[in-house]
Amino acid sequence: MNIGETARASGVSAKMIRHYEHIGLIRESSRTFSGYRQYNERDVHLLRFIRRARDLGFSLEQIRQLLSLWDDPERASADVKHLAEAHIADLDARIAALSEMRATLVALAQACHGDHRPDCPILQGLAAPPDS
Amino acid sequence: MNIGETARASGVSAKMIRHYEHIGLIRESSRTFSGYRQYNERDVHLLRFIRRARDLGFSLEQIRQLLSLWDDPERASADVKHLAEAHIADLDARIAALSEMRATLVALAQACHGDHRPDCPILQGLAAPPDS
DNA sequence: CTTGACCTTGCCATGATGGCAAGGTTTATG
DNA sequence: CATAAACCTTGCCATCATGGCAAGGTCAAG
Repeated sequence: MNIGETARASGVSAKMIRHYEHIGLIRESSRTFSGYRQYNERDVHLLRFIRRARDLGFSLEQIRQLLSLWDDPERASADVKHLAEAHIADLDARIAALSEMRATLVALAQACHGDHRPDCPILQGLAAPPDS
Repeated sequence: MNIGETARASGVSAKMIRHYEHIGLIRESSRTFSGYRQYNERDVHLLRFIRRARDLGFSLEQIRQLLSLWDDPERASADVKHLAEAHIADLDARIAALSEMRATLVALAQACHGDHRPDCPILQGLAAPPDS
């Protein structure tokens, strides 16, 4: 299987497959005589794993850890759970930060009448120190 | 006022002040004979505005627009409100995306007993197509 | 044999920020 | 005054994950 087909099958772009190989996230693939990378179903499976982890917001470094756990049939499920929980905490922090921004912005926007008049509490709120 | 003091007063690092100047977000400052950038209170005010907008998650390009609205005493408050509301929608989308990741991950983590046993639904969930 | 679809490598760009290096300036201190 | 510390300058590199483009090689179908 060439890289293009592999990309379509896994949902990871050819560009990214090469990149993952380059940074050592996946092993170097075998090559045809003329240098084309060759993949099999197991590779597609692995790439799908990576793709799903990316979709869940794991960084490539975290995925590197997940993969080493995935590869290790002896590892404790607690190890994986710890990684997942750390990532959940990370997501929580990001969600909280965005929610706070949102709340501030909504409050400013509500105070703005939003008509033809130039007077605007949003810009004033940005110009003055936040009260909270 | 030198750039270091300006940075401390505005909460924008000296590095970023130079960067904002470089990309044309702020005007080039005056310089001393020996080339040191010089700032005044108005510059600090402007930088604080930028800082707060960054804290609210506006991109530098959006801030560029905000600044041109800020500079224009004739503009309608509706213009500002539109920008703010578009950004709120953007925040909403990001919050929703992160929340979805979180929910999926929490479900996987809950199914994982997290003990010494190697069996782990988290890795299985990543390896198999998501059901949702 | 030509054309088009595919592959290769490698460099550049994104966005916002930090770091470092090599060098010039200013200020404070001995 | 001399020197050191603290500051400034520019410029390049790095981050993180990804896309784009270019120049060239390969393969399959017509």
